[in-house]
Amino acid sequence: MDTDALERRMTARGLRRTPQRLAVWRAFAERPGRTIREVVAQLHEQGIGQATVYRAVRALEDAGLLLRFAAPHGEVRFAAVLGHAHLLVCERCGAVESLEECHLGAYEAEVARRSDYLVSGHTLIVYGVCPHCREGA
Amino acid sequence: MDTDALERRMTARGLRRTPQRLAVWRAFAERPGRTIREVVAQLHEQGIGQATVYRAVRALEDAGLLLRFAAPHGEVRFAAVLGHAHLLVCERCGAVESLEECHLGAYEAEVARRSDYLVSGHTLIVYGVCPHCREGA
DNA sequence: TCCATACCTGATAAATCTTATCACTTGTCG
DNA sequence: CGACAAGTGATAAGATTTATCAGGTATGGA
Repeated sequence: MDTDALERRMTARGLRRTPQRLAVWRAFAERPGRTIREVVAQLHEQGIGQATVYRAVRALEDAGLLLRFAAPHGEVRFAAVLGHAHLLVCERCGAVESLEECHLGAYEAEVARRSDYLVSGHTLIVYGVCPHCREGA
Repeated sequence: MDTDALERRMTARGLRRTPQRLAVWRAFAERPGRTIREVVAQLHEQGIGQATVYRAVRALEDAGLLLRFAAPHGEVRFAAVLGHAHLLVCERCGAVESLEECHLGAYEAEVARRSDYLVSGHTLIVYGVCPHCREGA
């Protein structure tokens, strides 16, 4: 993923570009759909404290660089994003892919009109079974 | 909300219709977007133990009767649903409304074709600021 | 480049949230 | 109406998340 865009976004939000934060973001970018705990365990071996991971996740999430979502079975997972994103999640193995197209502009406008909300965005997660898990079944 | 449909779904899934579970579901139906802790506190006054609330939430979620989602600021919240549902969430006050229309059938089919996933469903959450909070600002 | 400063980090403790255990109760089905 | 598996409440145990604080470091300006 594009680390330049990431760093630009971070400075734009007044966040320092520390190696710890970049490592956290990269951990979720390399393998989307991991839990915080998994990343805490991985980065702890690299000398990054757990509190730092939790703080980084919060900061990156607030900046719109991480997307938090509730996977099947209730686990909270994250995916690295650069702004808007749709996700495709495998219910079996937890694999996460990014969907680029978004046809919801008109729908958002309709929702805004009918609800009188000031709509700011949306999160769309599509669930299914990935090709690999389909074979295995 | 329709308690009949709820009970039919519960028995269809092999879940017993206990008063505790109905109370949990109703708590999230009356005011969508609450956290588990909030409901634990409310129902504890009615003599329902916290472990029961956690167990009920898991059972109802597995049965597709509760939707778990990550609200802004990372809090995990729930809404009572009867199958498919889209949510409209206020970023300020946390109010949650249900959106009935769904125009994503064609999109799902397209995603399935392109990704080779067996698509089973989706979750859509629209964020914004509700009319009440807009006035207050 | 170097400094000053506000922001960030790591370690630990504390607080919070979630699950396990167990004796007892209650829906469900024949 | 029973029998029995499933569910419940209280408590303890376990897991996750946040607070604290002393020290480190990225950043912007001289």
